Amino acid sequence: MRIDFEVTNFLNRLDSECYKVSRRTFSKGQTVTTYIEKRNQMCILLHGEADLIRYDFNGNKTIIGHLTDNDIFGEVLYPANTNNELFVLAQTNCEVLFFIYDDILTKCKTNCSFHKEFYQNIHVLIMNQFVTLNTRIELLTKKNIRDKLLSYFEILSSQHLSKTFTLPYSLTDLADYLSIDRSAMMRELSYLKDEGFIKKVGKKITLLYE
Amino acid sequence: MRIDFEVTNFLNRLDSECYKVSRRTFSKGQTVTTYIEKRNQMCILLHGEADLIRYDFNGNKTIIGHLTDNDIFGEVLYPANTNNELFVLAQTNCEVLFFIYDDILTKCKTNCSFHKEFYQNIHVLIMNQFVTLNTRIELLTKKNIRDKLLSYFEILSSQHLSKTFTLPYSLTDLADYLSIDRSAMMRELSYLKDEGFIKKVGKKITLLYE
DNA sequence: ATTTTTCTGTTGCTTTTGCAACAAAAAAAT
DNA sequence: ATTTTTTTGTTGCAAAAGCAACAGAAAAAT
Repeated sequence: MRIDFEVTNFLNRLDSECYKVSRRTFSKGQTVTTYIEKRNQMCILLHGEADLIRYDFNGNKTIIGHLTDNDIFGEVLYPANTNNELFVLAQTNCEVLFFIYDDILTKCKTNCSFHKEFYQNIHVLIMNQFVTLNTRIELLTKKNIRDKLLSYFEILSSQHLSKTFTLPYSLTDLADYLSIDRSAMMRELSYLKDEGFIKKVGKKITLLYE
Repeated sequence: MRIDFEVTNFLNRLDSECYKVSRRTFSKGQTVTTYIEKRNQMCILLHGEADLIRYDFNGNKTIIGHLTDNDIFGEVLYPANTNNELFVLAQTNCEVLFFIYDDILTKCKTNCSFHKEFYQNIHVLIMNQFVTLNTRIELLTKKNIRDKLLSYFEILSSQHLSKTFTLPYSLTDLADYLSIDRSAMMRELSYLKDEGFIKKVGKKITLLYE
């Protein structure tokens, strides 16, 4: 279960003298790259939306992921090939926190209060990110579209403690998230409606079984 | 890129008085469950193989993952539904390290040298686990079997710095890892051979393009 | 050394999925 | 308020993938 945590709760304490953790804003369309050393660099997307893009050496572009609030990213967290490079492109205005994971245990020059609190809380975000990734893997490994949808609906239903819930993003994005063709997904949704498994009004879904 | 790290290098320093980190062995067929509190508990499979199994409330069993050396697991890292439970079942003899992530920053009673060294090194494992998960996601999101295979081969080729490499596990397991039907995968492998993209002798693959 | 089990490789058939294309609805931008 | 863009919903068709079943090879167990 995802634990709620707002890193922004204590972000105001981030001391400008703290050289271990830095915070930057990006506007829509900008590339979120790092001006500091990339060794073990981790980034947290505090808020906003960004796409993770892979360019291979032929210039082919692939969107390999979509990042939203509290997602953790950084080059060291992804498989690196010799012949391609990762980019993170802001889709909306974004605020990003950069830090070197190795450094969070060491005190910053000024021993600022933010820094201390930050590394005492960072593992909540890390564990949430594991949940996020493991959840997606579990859904992606389902053999067919129906199972992907129903498994995903189960998770949402569990989270909302209700058989009725609203999809957190557009159907187009849902198809991307589950890595299926949108029209095939729409077709499967109608089948699920027709066969009485679900009720669907726009993005509001109700599970009708059990 | 995955950073090599052997947690076992300093495991011999694990003090039996250290109550923050514990280490247990399991024999084939045993259930790796935790006798200690599950709050934020993380586990590292030091060596061995284990399956991650989900039982829903009807008793249906699904293998949702396979764990190998240095994999990090634990209930809090997976999506929890109200009506199912996770099990980790040892497939071979296993050695597992248990700890509470929140606790690794606090000193253990005896201030043992292992404990100190452990939390200074744990983030290497954590980052490797992110690479592992993100790699799998990137492969699973490919739209067809051919792309899954070729992308996976690219990664192996990059890791080995060679167009020729040996698959690290059986073809049956590879199909599971990529979440595709084994026979469909075998068929696609023959197509790739016939069309001159790869050379394949048993588990030894050579990429023939570029 | 022999038996048993697991893994590999292959194929025919069926089902599922992706692709392309389009219209209507909704949302966003001007 | 009107235009433009994005999203939703649907369908026919073709391609891809899953399923089932089997035989031989290889590995593991006895």
